[in-house]
Amino acid sequence: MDSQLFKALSDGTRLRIVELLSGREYCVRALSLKLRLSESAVSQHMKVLRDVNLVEGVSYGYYTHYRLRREPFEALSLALRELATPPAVRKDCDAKEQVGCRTARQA
Amino acid sequence: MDSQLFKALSDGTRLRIVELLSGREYCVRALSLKLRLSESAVSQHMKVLRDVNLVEGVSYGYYTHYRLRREPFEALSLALRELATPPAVRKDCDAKEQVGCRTARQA
DNA sequence: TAATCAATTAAGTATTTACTTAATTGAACA
DNA sequence: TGTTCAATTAAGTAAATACTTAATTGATTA
Repeated sequence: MDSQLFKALSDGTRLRIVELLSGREYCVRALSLKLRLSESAVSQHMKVLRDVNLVEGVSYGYYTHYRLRREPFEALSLALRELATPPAVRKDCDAKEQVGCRTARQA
Repeated sequence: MDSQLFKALSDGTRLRIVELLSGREYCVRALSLKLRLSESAVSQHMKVLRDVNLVEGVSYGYYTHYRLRREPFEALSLALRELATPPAVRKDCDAKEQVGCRTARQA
């Protein structure tokens, strides 16, 4: 799994941006007003989100409308669902190896 | 949505720990050997993961077996699935408000 | 009780991050 | 062509992060 995706979502401001974009498109200026943050700060956040392909910008004249890319969220959701699922019981599941301690109590 | 969860998963080492724990339990020492990292470093990572309730430690004597808590991963998976789903078309979805630009082109 | 062992905490450090203001880029239009 | 506007990039900074080694805690056992 890619920690870069989590890193992009690990900032409160960026997460708010993502939540806003999940509802509709926004340009940088609109986001900066909503978030009471400089356009520069928003622009830098958008770069982070763009770089990991969570959003894409569509240019109209000198505006850029940012929109959420749904696929990576879907993929991440599935990967986390996988993590949430306990593995099938394995034959090689010796407790010593499992826990790695010399005097491991059986779990 | 809570950015703290993403922050806890945003570090490559911690993500590896979580992936390991998704398969079986480990004690700190076993993880430190697997990851070729000091026990101290691992312990500090475990604290981060514990603090956001992604793992729990069970003590046996002076060992602590760490295990993944499945629920928060399931919950996060569902929240991301929600994000991945486009909102129903809204009546209040005026493009000017939508995008926030003075001369917004209709999306 | 003293020695042992896993785990945590303390202290220090190099790197990364999230912002700011100022300067730059690039398209639109009077 | 020159002005205007959105967006990005540059430069600087305070705070957070991920590690290290050393010291401490707390339970086990000789």
